Amino acid sequence: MVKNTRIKDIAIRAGVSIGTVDRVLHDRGEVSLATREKIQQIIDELDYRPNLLASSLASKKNIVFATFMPKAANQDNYWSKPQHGVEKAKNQLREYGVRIKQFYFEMEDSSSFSAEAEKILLSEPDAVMLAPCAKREAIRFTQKLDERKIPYIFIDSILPNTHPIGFVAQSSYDSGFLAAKLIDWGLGEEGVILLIHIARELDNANHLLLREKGFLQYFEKKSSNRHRLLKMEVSGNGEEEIVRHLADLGINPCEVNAVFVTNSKVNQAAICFKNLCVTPKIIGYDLIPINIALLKEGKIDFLICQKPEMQAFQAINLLFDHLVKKDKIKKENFTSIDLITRENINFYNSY
Amino acid sequence: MVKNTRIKDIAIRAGVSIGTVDRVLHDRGEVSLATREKIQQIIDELDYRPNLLASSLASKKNIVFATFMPKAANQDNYWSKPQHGVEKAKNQLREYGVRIKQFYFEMEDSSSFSAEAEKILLSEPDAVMLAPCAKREAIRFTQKLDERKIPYIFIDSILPNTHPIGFVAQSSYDSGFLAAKLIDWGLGEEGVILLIHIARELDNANHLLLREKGFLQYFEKKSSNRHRLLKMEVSGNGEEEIVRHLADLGINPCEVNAVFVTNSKVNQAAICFKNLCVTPKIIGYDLIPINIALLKEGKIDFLICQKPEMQAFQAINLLFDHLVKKDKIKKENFTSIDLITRENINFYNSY
DNA sequence: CTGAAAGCGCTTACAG
DNA sequence: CTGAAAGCGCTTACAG
Repeated sequence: MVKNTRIKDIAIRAGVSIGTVDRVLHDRGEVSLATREKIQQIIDELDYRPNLLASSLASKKNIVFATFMPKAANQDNYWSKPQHGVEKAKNQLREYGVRIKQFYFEMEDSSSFSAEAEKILLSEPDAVMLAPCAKREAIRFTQKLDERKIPYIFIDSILPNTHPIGFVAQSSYDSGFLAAKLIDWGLGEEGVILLIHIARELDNANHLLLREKGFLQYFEKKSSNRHRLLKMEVSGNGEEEIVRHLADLGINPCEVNAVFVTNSKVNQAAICFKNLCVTPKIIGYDLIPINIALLKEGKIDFLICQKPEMQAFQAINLLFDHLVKKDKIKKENFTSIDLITRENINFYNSY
Repeated sequence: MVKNTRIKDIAIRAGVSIGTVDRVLHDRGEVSLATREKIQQIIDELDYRPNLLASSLASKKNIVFATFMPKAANQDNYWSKPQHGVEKAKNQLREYGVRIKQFYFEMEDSSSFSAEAEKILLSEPDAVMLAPCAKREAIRFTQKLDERKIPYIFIDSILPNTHPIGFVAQSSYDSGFLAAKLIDWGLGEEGVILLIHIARELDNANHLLLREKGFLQYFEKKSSNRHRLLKMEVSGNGEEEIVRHLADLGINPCEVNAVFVTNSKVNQAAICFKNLCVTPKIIGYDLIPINIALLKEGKIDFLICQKPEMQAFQAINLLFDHLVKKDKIKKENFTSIDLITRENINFYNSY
């Protein structure tokens, strides 16, 4: 057995009891300056690392995290994925005395955000993990967390002018940029490219705008660009909406060579073109079941993924490292920008 | 505090001491059939899960894993990556009483494989993780492990007719298939495609042949294929070798539209074409520094990656789950087939 | 075949 | 300000 230094070893070297060592270790006062310095020196010298196992075994303390994200209507919904990540972290950190309370808000109803946020504050958690989807409400909530000095971490996306201990999210700009590159690579010299936003409140959904920005900038940066770029916004009520907007643009569907949809609703565009018997190259986001089916069918070419299960799992673990292990954690945790096709989807792992 | 069932709870319910409960828990005999059955029933009923923390804290037992893979000449070498994965697992499992001894063989010299393998057997490890690169020697080694009933797990690739408890590796066939799809998507209607093997002993490197197979079958399955496929094998001594082989095939370098190299030596092909001032689309494998540089420079278009650090890390953890936690582990652990471009490389994580 | 006791490294009152 | 002791859930000899 390779022996690690124990509290006891430090105590012996310092000629004190382990209780005193523990006091300087956890900085809970009641130690004379002289002995404190002496002990600290030995700690540094021996490079002492506490045994986390023994520590959480002995401690009866519980720590409570609250998680906050949109409610997933069913298993097929995107938001059921981060939920799984939370469950996994929950099971794993259970034996370390971590409890997790999950809270949800309705995507469509921002008042439910504020109501649930109030419940979270009442429950007095030690830390919060949240997906700041409703921008305005989320900012108000983080201000209250700041006041109460409750640390929080973001998943999925980021909010400006807030003070989280960190975030786990994908760079929206760069994912859009990559989508553009793929389309450029697949299209050859020239073609008609259609960017579609399928969203209710585009102005309150910052990451979709960033994806668009990255997408457009790719082509702007390209020296010689002979593609024709079109853009449309639809609310997501039926596929004929897309056809109508195309008509407004004076475009026949069969003229479209490539389509980029800025979120997981790419299936609506894919089905639209499928019904029209037109086959542009189509790129969108996220591995929800309907998208997977269309990918395998060849109606979607690429899905850009961001391991939402892992984001939540990692965020919880970062909170744990920060609060329990007292590690200094990395603040910016960018998720990889994964490219999924029908050829590699069967090997894609959530974690 | 949510209370988990403890040995003590079972003991009380059964009206015995915790020592006896421990005996049936670890199946170490010396218990009458009657009490054993009674206790077992209570265990099942309460769905008892041992507290791993307390268990490894109390146990002074050490468990030793041996790892075996090609020696990495330097940090830039592919094999330094799995090595990092091993280090990480080592640090993490240390407090659970796991020790790891690392052994290496020379890629070029198969006799070093056998010599080191002998050392591993002498050290009598509890389990072995190995990269079975030298096919013939590796098979002989696994036979000896089988005889001694030492469990082993593969990383990187798989060997037929062996009995590992599992493997963590990428499907070579499917990665080749995906490479073909990318080239097909990027090339449009027609083009000259060159497949290059850069390897010393191609017949002893099964996975390269599988990558080729997947690549070729993609085009065979395609209904209408107007691409022209060429193939060459070079030993990897200088780039002019590729030019010479092209001449032998009667091809002018500038006629080549796309290149697929079946391993991490893709940088040699990329540099070759760069020097010729020709810019075919190039796809290869693995994020070693020189490949990364060429990718960023635009001289390589895609790198297919397989998280080698993670493979080793995961394999060690599977051994731990199998031997220490006594979990039934998943045997086939296929790594994802990751697509890296200059646009997403900065966000790619090793784990 | 079974139980009682010591100990793993740490935390937590409590006594002085 | 400091120390001694009990306890977290489990393992490991040892006594009977």
